Amino acid sequence: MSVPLIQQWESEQDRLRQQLLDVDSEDWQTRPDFSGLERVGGVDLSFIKGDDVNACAQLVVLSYPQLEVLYEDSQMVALTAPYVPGFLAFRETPFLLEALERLKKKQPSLLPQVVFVDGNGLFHYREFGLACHLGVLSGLPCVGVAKNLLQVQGVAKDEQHQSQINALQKGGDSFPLVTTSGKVLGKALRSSDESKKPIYVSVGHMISLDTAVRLTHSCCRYRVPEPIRQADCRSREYLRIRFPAADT
DNA sequence: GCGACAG
DNA sequence: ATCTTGTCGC
Repeated sequence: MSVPLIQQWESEQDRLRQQLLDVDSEDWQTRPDFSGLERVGGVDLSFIKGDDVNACAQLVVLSYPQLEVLYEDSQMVALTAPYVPGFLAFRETPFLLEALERLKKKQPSLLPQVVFVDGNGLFHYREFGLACHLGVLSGLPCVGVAKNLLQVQGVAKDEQHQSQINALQKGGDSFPLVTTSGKVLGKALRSSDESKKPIYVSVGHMISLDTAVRLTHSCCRYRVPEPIRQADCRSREYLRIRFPAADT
């Protein structure tokens, strides 16, 4: 990747980070049962096997706490930016924002009160991952959920990390992801009693880490929070039907 | 040179 | 992200 572009992206992350809010700013967030929360969103992008340009951008809105799909939007898009570790937002955010705009225009009453994002938030090399990026640009509370650990600022998947994972007894148990400087950038969460491998939760925007973890756990029927899982399943289904086997 | 590398 | 079957257990 060209160095100038990376530097431009870095400064853009620095600029947007100044607008990030990492505290609970909504009333429902501080209530024990999240009463007042009625709609949770999920976004994701799915690709066709040998094509890293064309993808299906997906937005779903589920009811809370029932977690039933209220809204679904699948849209084929052509990505322009390449995937560069640490800069995922520049590749995906534009299309996720477009999906939110379509919803706002067609059915504003269904806008989600919080959006689950497939990727990290503050748990990021420069503390500004995809979930933060989408949060700041959309003005919506966002939670970052990564399925794999990103090795950030001293946080590594060593035997120490593995033993902490083994110590997670049941769904809801978690441990902090602490930086070399002692800063907590996220938490590893055992999302259900059945799943051994944790998910990595971090603040995206307009929510505190503890609330993000508690909310995430309350949205998990399986390992991945339902909003993200539905967005993933439905975008794949969309591609499966529209772009069948590319064999002979 | 070696290992890491969200999606 | 995607490439991919079976297997074990409730």
